[in-house]
Amino acid sequence: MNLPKAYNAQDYEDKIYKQWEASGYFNPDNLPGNGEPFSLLFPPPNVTGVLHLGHALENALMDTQIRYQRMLGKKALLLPGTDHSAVATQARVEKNLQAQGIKHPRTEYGREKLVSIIRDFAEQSKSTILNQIKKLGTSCDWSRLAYTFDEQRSRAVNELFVRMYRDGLVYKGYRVINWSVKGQSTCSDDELVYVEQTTKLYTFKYSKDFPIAIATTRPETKLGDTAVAVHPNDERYQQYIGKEYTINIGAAKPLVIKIIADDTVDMNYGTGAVGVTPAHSMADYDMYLKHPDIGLIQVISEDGCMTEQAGKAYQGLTALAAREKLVAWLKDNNLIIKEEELVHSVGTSDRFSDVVEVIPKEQWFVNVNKIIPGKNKTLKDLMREAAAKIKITPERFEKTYLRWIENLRDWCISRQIWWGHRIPAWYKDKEVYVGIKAPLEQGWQQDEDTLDTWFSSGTWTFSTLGWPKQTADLKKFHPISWMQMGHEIIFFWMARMILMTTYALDSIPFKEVYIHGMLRDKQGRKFSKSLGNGINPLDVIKQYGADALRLSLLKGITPGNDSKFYEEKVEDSRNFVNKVWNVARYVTTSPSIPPLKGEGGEAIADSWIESKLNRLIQEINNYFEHYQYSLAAEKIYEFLWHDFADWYIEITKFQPNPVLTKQVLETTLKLLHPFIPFVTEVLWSELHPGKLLMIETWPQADATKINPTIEKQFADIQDIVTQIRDLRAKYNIAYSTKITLFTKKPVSGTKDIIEHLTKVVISEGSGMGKVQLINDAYEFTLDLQSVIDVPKYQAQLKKEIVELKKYVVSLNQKLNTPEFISKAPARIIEVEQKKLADKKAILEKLEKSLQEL
RNA sequence: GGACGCUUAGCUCAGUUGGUUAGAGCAUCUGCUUUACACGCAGAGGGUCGCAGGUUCGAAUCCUGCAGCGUCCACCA
Repeated sequence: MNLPKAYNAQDYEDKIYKQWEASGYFNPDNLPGNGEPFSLLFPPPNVTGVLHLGHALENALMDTQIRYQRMLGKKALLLPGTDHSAVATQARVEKNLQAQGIKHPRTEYGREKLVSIIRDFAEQSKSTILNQIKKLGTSCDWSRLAYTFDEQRSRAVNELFVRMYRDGLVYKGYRVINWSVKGQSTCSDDELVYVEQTTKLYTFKYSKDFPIAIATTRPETKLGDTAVAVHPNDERYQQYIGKEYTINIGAAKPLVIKIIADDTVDMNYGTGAVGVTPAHSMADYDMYLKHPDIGLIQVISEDGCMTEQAGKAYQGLTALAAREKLVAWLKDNNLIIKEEELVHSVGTSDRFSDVVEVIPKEQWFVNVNKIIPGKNKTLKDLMREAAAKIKITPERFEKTYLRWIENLRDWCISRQIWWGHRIPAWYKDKEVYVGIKAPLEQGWQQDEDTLDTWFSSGTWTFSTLGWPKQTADLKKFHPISWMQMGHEIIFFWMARMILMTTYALDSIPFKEVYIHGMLRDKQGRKFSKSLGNGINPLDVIKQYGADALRLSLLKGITPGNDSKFYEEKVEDSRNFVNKVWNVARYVTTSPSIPPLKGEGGEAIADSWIESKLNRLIQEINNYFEHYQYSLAAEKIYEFLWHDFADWYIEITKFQPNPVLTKQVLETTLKLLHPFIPFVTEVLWSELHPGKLLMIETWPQADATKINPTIEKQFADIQDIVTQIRDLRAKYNIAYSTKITLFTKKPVSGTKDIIEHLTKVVISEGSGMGKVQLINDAYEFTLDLQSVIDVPKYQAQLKKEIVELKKYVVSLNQKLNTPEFISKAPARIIEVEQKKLADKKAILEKLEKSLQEL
């Protein structure tokens, strides 16, 4: 075997990925054996651009999990896919077009042409993304590749829409919705991004005679007020409840304001009274539903300007201009009582980033509070019940999810954009038809609107498996065994999948969810286009390799918590990958080193490494079960580098055991494979030409090999070796300088190890030297006087003695405390007593050492 | 306003059910051309675990309060 000194990932990764693909083992149907199915589903990335490092983290998590499961012998499926992400993609393409000088893409191109431009963009983006996924080494089943907007998924979406419509869960209604003026489309409550803004809060009266003052930050909407709400128990306003007042503040018709009682009003805030504008506030609309007689007046239109109903003086003005004008009028009429600055958050559109207006409009909604026919439960109930059946890691996110359900309103699912699933509803005169396909007769017009992208993503766990057909895949792989996602997507996606699946399949969508944190840059900022701090994973891969990138993303993370990305981390992982490479290179090329005569020392090192290895396997399996990838990776890192390479391999240089060395290497490669699949696979093909590591059997721990006594003995040897090395380093004794170690006690099994690792010569029986090396098991005298600086060493010893004395005193005190003796468990007392005895012995020897010098 | 999270070495973070003198990587310093690896080897220094109380024989770990940072939610008009 002739491997280069340094591992160069670029020389191997593409080749290895092709081998994996060609093997067919990404597809669970081709895996050998009769293992249980294990399914894992890609959160489909948006086809709005390229994958960023956050996606790389997700890929690393998923692929590590699926490779582990595959090696456990399960029928492991990682199903890949992408999301057409309706609004996001259309907004993106429109922005691009506008940058090219196309001011109004929708009017200039028309529906068909614009959709086709978006499609081209999406396809382009999709292929970039799929290529990136391959570069990351993700072992997904490409034969099952899905897209939220492909034929199969569209069928599922339409089918579900129709079913929900027939069950009365999807309805068309006139309600207030969030409206992006810039995007000319609705958006759901969850799509709003709240931005802090300082505005003026005006406290005023509608007229001189009006009995109650109210406050608002948006005076212009007051042209559409129809009521004033007070708390039913508020004594100040009791007398007015139920009364109506006609006022005139400039609207087209004089406003009839009814005083209503509603317990959602906070008596202690402001004047304790709320001006109710049903048409332009979600909360006010809810009150209107409870008091429908107050009516609803729309004063702001879809273009963000005032409507005819707002009155001649205001019609056509932008909301802002109308505000100024109305404030001026109120001032002129001495109706303003107070003006104050107020910081509050305003909802803005996620995709078009303009302030969102609340306006009433006829739209399609999902009713979350209606009893589902035949089930005696609402969608909210189903979503709530599902939480108990799904294991969320970390658990705290379950609470977040449940609270969200409580606040959930009917979900507006229609969008006035063209990129997306067109709503399967047709109109002819006043007739409405909802069905999978258009009616056969002439004259039916399909609804112009498209569905919210999350409506399709919600079907993801089952539409990807062939639903509505009752496929074998659906039977085998649903519910999905494990999913991972970022916490920012819990409401958008996780909640919607639960809603859709519990309704359509009467089942939970997945058994377990792992919530990961957000990846941030070195300074802790989000990665974003506007900051320009984005990093393309491919650039990192090019420089350090996919394995290094993956490992660096997984190390140092804990479930649900954000992590930072920076290059030094990747470098460290790259160094580790190279270490793995060189360990394997050494193990496979070094049998020629002549064995030296040992005294049974090889038995200790061999049993020790076997013990450590089997302990490691146990730990790793435990970590995997608890999704502690970071800890698992760190443990293997530690073992491979600091146990296997630094100690065991160094010992095999004079006490070779080629069979065991190779065995340990192979087991370690298996344990590492889920994390760093490429390099381990390359090495495996060197060890076993023609075989694939990816389907090798995951190591099982042999508990009988775990031997604490041997581990303790070996730790003692390590201790002595380290002490000698420490002295060499402290007193600048070169390794070529031979120093002599005298011992009175037998050092069976350890002599060779100590001699070779420290380049000392061990002589028996004589105590000529002056430096005592002490630990629990061995006692040596080291003749160092010829080579060390004695006063310096004395000073060092004194310092150590002082510190040790302090510790012994405190330990002694603790052990003599009556409470400790009476209350601490016997196990602890025993440990502490032994500790005290050990430390005392060491202290004694150190003092003796000092005297002799 | 509510909820949640974070605060441990210069930096990035671990620390499982409370129990040896709190760990790792990076960075710093010292010494090594030891033929697998300088993407390396051998060492060293560096922390009153955010602050203040409490529970306990024993607290980084459990409880209470406070401070700073962050995230999410919300109908403060």
